[in-house]
Amino acid sequence: MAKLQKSIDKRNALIRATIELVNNNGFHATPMSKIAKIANVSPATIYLYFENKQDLVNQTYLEVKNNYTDFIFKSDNKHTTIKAGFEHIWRRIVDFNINESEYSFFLTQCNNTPILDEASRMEGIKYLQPLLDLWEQGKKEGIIKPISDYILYANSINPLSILMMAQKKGQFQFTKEHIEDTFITAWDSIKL
Amino acid sequence: MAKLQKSIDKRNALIRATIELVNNNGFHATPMSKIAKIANVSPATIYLYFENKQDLVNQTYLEVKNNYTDFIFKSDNKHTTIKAGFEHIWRRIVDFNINESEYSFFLTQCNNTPILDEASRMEGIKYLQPLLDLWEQGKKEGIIKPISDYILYANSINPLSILMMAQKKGQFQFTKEHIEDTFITAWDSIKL
DNA sequence: TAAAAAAGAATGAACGTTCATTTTTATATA
DNA sequence: TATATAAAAATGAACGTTCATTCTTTTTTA
Repeated sequence: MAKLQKSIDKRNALIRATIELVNNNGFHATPMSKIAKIANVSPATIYLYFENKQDLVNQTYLEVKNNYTDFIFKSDNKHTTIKAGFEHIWRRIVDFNINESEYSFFLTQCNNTPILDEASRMEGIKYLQPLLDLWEQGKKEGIIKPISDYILYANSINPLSILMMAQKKGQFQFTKEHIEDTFITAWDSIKL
Repeated sequence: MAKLQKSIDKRNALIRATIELVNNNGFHATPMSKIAKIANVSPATIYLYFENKQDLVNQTYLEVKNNYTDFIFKSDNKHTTIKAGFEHIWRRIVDFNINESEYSFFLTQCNNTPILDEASRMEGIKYLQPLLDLWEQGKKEGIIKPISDYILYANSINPLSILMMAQKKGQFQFTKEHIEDTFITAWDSIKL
C-alpha cells in the first residue's frame, strides 16, 4: 500500500504564494485560484494540504510567527547589561524586518486586520517573553521605566513596523544612519 | 422642475455604516448589501451617492481624515515652549483616539491595508504639517533630536494607535495613568 | 496494481452593480 | 388651498461575474 506522503515542497510553495498575494492584495482579495497558480498547483490540490482558506492563512501565520520568534531569540544572548540585552534583541528584530521583509509585512498585516481566527492570534505580546523578562529585570534594577509592557513595546519595538511600512510605500528609506537614530530614540523612550 | 436635493442624512448614514462594518470585518468582507441594510437604505440607493464601492471607501476616508486634522489642529495652540506645543497636539490626538475611536480605528485600518486608492491616501505624514513645523523649530533650538520626521512620528505619535488597537482587542486598558506614562515615554524619545 | 496525489471541470452561493418600476417631492396651475 | 404633473429619489429584483469548495477522472508512486 502506498503511504500518504504529501510533498513538503508543495505545502511550502502554497505558503509562500499566500504570503506574497496577501501582502500585495489583502486576504479577501486573494482568490484560491491565484494562490494555486502561483504555487504551480491545481486549486483542488490546496485542499489536500489545508482544510479551507481560513486554515491556510492561519497556518501561514503560525509558521511565519515561529520563524520570527526563532530568528529573534534563538541566537546567543548572554548580555552584560540590560541595555546590551535590549539592543541585541532590538537589532535582531531589525535584521528580520530587513532580511525577511515579506514575512514581516505578513505579520504586520495579520496584526492590523481581522483576517485571523482569534484562536490563531496568540494573545497580546506574550510571544515576546524573553524580551518581557529582560524588561522585568530592568525595572527591578531601576534602568527601565516601571510602566506597562504594552507601552514599552509600542514605543520601542512597534515603530520598526511603521518605518518598514513607510519604506514599502516609498516614503522613507531605512538607511544605516536611520537605524542608529531609531535605536537611540527607542532606548531613550524606555530607559529611566 | 424638482431640484436635485439628495438627503445629506442618507449620505452620512452610509458613511457611518461603512466605518462600522469595515472596522469590524475589513473592506472586502463588507458587502454593499450589508452597508445598505445598516444605513436603512436599498443597495441601489448607494449608487446615487457614490460611484461604486471603491469611491464609497475613498470618500469615507477623506471625510474621516478631515475630521481628524480639524480636531487636532483647529484649537488654540499658542504655546510658550516646544514641549508645551508638542504636548498640546499630542493630547488632542489622544482625545480624538478615545472620543472618536470608531474614526481612529478606521484611519488605522486604511493606513495599514491596501484598501485605498493611492490617490486618496494623502502622501506620507504631510497632513501633520503643523506638527512637522513645530519639530522643525524644535530641532533648530536644539530641543528635538535632529532626525527624520518619520522616526519622530513612529516613536511619539504612532504608539497611540497601537495602544488603542491593544485596547480594542481587550489586551490593554488605556487608563489616565497609562496616558501619562505614554506621554513621558513619547517626549523622552524625541527630545534631545 | 492498488492506493494516493493531483488535476480540471463543475457547482452553488455571494457579490457588486444595473434595470425597470414605484414613491416622493416641488412646483405650476386652477 | 387643492390638484396635477414631471422630475428626482428610492427601491427590490435581476444580471453577470467571481469565488471557495467539491466531484469525477487521470496520473503518479511504491
